[in-house]
Amino acid sequence: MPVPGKGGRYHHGDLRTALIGTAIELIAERGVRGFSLAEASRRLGVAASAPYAHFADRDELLAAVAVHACELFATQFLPEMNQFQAPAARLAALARSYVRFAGTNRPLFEVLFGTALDKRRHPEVKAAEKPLTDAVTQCVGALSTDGETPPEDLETAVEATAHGHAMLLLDGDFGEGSDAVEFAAERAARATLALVASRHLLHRPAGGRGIQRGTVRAYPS
Amino acid sequence: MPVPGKGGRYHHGDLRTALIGTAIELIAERGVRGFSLAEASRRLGVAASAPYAHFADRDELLAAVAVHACELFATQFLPEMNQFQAPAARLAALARSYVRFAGTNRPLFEVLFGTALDKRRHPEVKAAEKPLTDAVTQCVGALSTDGETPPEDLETAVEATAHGHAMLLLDGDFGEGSDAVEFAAERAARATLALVASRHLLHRPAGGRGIQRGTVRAYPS
DNA sequence: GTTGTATCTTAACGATTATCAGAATCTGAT
DNA sequence: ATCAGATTCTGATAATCGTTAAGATACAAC
Repeated sequence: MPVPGKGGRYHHGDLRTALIGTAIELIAERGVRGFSLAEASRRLGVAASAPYAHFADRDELLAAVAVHACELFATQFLPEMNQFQAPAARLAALARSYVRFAGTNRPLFEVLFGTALDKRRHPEVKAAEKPLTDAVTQCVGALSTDGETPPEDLETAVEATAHGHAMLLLDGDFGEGSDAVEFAAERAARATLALVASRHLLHRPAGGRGIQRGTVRAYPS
Repeated sequence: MPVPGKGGRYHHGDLRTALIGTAIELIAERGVRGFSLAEASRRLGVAASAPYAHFADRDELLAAVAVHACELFATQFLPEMNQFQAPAARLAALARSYVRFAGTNRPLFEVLFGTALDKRRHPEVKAAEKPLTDAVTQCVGALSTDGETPPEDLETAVEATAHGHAMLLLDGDFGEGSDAVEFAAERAARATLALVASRHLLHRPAGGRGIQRGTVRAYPS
């Protein structure tokens, strides 16, 4: 969150935040691929070289947009999650929100999880994602007192499930339109609940010799 | 598959397939973002406008690369899958291969699932993906004779799980290096087995009023 | 060989990222 | 109030890229 009045007013005003704003606009209109630093400058009435006083290069502005996307993401999924108390329901709500965000904010979602930005080179983005992963960690931790099963597996599985469904949605596998979004969101929630429900299954198989801990060696031919 | 000797030899030879090849090389070296049509032409010693005799634009070459990536993908995961007989084990092997492919062929994987290419505008790519989704469909179909539960949910959940773990791997959440790849692959396999094992749980909850079909309304606060 | 077609070259246009020198402007201390 | 210094912006410039247009070249069929 940029502090107005702290950064001070120069020629343009607060060009840094203005750039992030128009970048978001532009990306929302034409997608990540259609975004250009030059046109953002044009819209703001500044020279094409002006942004370089605030961002090292194009990627750094994109990273700032990604951070903003994370914050917007959090403001959307946190309330939806907090409608529920039980950890499992909270996780399902998280998955739903995750897919909904992807469907209704596709361009921003693509900035976050597309190939336009290498997050490994922009730790700020990963830091901005932390509230999201923390929410998952907390829910999984509150799920059960079974000290045997490592919660990390479930954490990543939950995140992967949400993200995977979002990706399939954006790939058009659920069709187009808002119906597709809700459909995908619902399936993601279901799959998440399935994962939660099966938490003990993997380590305490019902019948047969089942599946071992550490290495999966199930049903070898 | 281009037929050598059928396309004939013109100035360069079979420029079309040569372009796809160097595109893959280039993408493997510098990633999707570093790939440029101009440099591909330079490497092949042709003019920058030469590719336009074979591809409408840059995206079409990228789509051809994506198709190739799908084929390579299939040649890797099919043998690994066929080591197993039981559908559940086959699905787990598929998830493992999926993540392994992402980890060891990152650039190609990014072409397939990044934002560089809009697959909705290139149906050829989605067609090339069909063997993969078909494999999932077949395994899920062979899983059980329970006619009540729609297999589509499980299908997409399996795909989403595999893709989600691959994405988390490429985001660096499992660390770097080949250890991270195997670690992520293992977790994806485990999560897949968890999904399969929980297939019946969602529709036949053990205790309480449980979860309903069609709409998830679990644990409302 | 002639004709037609597919392939490639040369040339050019517009756009984009990025750098640099310098002008304009603000801040902070005197 | 003024002056010094740092920040912010302009204008010009270079390099690259995608793409198109017009023409040359090689092939295939007749």
